[in-house]
Amino acid sequence: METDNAPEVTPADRRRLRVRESIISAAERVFAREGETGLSIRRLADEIDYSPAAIYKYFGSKEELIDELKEAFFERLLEKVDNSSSADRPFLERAKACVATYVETAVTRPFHYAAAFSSIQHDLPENGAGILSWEGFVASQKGQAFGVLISMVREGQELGVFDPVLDPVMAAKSLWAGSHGLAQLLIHVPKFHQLVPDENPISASDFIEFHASLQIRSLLKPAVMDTNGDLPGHTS
Amino acid sequence: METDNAPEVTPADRRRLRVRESIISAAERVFAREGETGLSIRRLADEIDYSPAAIYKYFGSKEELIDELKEAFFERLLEKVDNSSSADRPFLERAKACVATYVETAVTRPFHYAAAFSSIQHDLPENGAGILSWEGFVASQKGQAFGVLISMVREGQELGVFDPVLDPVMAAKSLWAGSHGLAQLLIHVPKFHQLVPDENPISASDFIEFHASLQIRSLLKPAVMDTNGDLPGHTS
DNA sequence: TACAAGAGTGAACAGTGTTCACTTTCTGAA
DNA sequence: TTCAGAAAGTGAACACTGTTCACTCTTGTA
Repeated sequence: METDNAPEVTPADRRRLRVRESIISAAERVFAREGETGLSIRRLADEIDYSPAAIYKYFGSKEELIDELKEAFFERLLEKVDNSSSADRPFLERAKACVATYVETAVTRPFHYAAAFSSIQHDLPENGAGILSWEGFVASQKGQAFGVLISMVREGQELGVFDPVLDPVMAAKSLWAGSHGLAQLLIHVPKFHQLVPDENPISASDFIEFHASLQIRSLLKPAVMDTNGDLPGHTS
Repeated sequence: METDNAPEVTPADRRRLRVRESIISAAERVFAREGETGLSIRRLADEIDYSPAAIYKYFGSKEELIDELKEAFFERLLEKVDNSSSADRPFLERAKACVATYVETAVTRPFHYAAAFSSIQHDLPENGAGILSWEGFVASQKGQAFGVLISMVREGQELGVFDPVLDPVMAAKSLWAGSHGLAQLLIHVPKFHQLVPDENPISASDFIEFHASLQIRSLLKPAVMDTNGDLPGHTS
């Protein structure tokens, strides 16, 4: 190891990166269509004409590989939400778009989104080393997306549109829960958005809009409430 | 097979039922603590001193077994939600309790609740045989719990408390999404309820209360809004 | 050219859910 | 009471899974 500090990229590096890329792109293709169960190391190895063991020279484990897919997805999710929240439109529209975009993007890649919330670890005794610190959380993609929500709530309060009594962080968590829940149900309950006896069917995005409206509505300052009576979803 | 129509329970039946019960109770014990990954047929067989193959004389597959655990859990969930919604209290309190109870019960058995929403089946081409019919859904436990929500919304509208413009089914779905989302986040994101930089920590049930309040608030008739300004979660 | 680092491999290990031919046990009728 | 047949239970195997490891082969460098 020479003291050459310049991070020069050798051909070997390029080759390695290319193989690595081919692995995650094959993984992405399979995972997006069939999820974690459909993605086996051996199958992946077949698709890229390597031996199963080779993959372990690039990724420490299957989970590590999938984590990379999830991270890439959440990066896009964050980006989309961020964009929709900073567009040049009236505040309430932006706010609605913010949660609607979250849900719509999540539903785009059901396996990615579902997998990101599929592990359960009960918090260890006495919080130990603190599995998830606030600092670590806000730095993560999930955390950043959450941060967007918080500032949105704050902005609404400053504009006098949202109820100033509400704690912004708690309100944002509530919004997140609502959006997450809708995304999950759309993903896991077949035909959730048109789960209704006879009535005329409703498209997924229509329902997402409706839900987003209700969520924003829950934060409105009592006085402004009637300002925004333009909710979809009428009785009969 | 004699034409004896009385469904008499032979000792053999009792014995079979006893073994069956011992299987699901062992399964419940393991599953509640370690979830699907911790529950292997061989381990289960060990615990009840049978061979792995024996279990297949009682359950067609591991999935079938787990389905039974989930169903039992959702039965309890439905029961609790139903009770909380029919208590003798002011409507808004009952409504809040209804969604709060849902979340609290869900969090009680994280693995059961999570597993119930863990499978993804994209709706097959041309809706085929209709994976999930409305009739089938309302008959299920999930469906019944959902039914409770719908009638709650209807009642609120009849009482003139909830916005009559809202479609009850859609509003109920929105409530469900919100509750489901919070349950999922509490389950999957460690310390979600106290995910906040420095402030004084908040208990899970406090946050559930807060979220429930917001959800109900989103359905209120504009005019009644200020009636219910008693939300927890104050700014600083 | 020699040598070491890295890429790639086949075989194996320890698991998994599930099946199947097989033995044992039990039960209901002759 | 005997005896056929059904049910209960089993051990071994199959086809998978993620992962490891000793090994070969290629590659870049001194």
